Amino acid sequence: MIRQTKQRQAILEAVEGSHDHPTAAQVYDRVRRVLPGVGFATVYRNLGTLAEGGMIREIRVGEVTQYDRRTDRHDHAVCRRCGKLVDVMVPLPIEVLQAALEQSGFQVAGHHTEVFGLCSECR
Amino acid sequence: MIRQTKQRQAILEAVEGSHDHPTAAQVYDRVRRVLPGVGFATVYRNLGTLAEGGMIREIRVGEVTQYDRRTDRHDHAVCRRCGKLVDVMVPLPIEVLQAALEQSGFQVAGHHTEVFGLCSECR
DNA sequence: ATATATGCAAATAGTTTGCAAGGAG
DNA sequence: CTCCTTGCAAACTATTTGCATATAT
Repeated sequence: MIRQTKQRQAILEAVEGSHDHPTAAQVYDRVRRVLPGVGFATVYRNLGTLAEGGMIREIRVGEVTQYDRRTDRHDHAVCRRCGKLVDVMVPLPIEVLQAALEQSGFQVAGHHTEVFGLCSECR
Repeated sequence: MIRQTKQRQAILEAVEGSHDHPTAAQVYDRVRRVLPGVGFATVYRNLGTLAEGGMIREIRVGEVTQYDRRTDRHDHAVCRRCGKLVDVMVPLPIEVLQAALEQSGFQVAGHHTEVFGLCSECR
C-alpha cells in the first residue's frame, strides 16, 4: 500500500504549487526548503511514484525531464532560446491520427504534440 | 571546413541505410562492422555534426535518442510495448498551432507529434 | 508488528571532453 | 603544412540501486 509520508506530501505539494514545469533538481531544491534533510533519491523515487499514480505528469521535452501539475491531456510549446515550456491544447481529433496510421496497423492510445519556436519574451 | 573522412562517411551510410531508427549505440555497432577500430566518441561526435548539418535527424522519444535518415518534417508513433518507432505524417496546419498559441504570444517555428499506442505486432 | 519509505553512498547509463597522434585538403 | 578529426581514457550528468535505519499503518 502507498503510505503517506511528509516527504511524499512535500514533493507533491512542490509540483502542485508550481506554475512552471520543474525538473527533478528543482523539485529537490524546493522540497529542501521545507524538509532540509531530504535526499535526492527520495525525490526521484517519489516523482516516479506520483507520476505512476497519476497525481502528476512527467514530460520529456528535448533533453530534460520535467514535471507538470496538470494531469489532463495537453500539449507543450518549448522556447528554442530560453527553454521555457508553455502549456497549450492543440486540437487534434483522434480520428485524424487513426486515419494517418491506418495502413501501418498501429493502434492509437494517445498523443502529445511539441511545438517549438520563440516565447513572447524571446521573440 | 567539414572534412570527408571514412568514419564520417560510414556513420552517415549506417543511418541512411537503416530502415529502422537506430540509437547511437546501434550506429556504433553497425559502423564497427565496416571500421572495427572506430571509437564511440567519433560516432557520437559525428551523429551530432551530421544532425546539425541537416544530413540526418535526431529524434528524442521517451528516454531514448534515435537517428532518422528522413530529414523532411514528419511525426512518429511509438509502440508502448516493444518501443518500435513508426514514421507517420500527422496533418496539422501551422495556422491551427498559431491559433492555439495566439494568446501566449509564442511564435511557432515547428512542431512534432508523438503518437503512442501499440504497433501491429504488439496489439 | 511489519512492510514500506528514507537517507546515504555507490553504481550505472549515456554522452561529452581533453589530449596526443593521424590524416584530409 | 595546417588544422580538423580520430581514438582512447577520463570526466560528467542525470538517475537508479543496495542497504541499514526509521516510520506509517
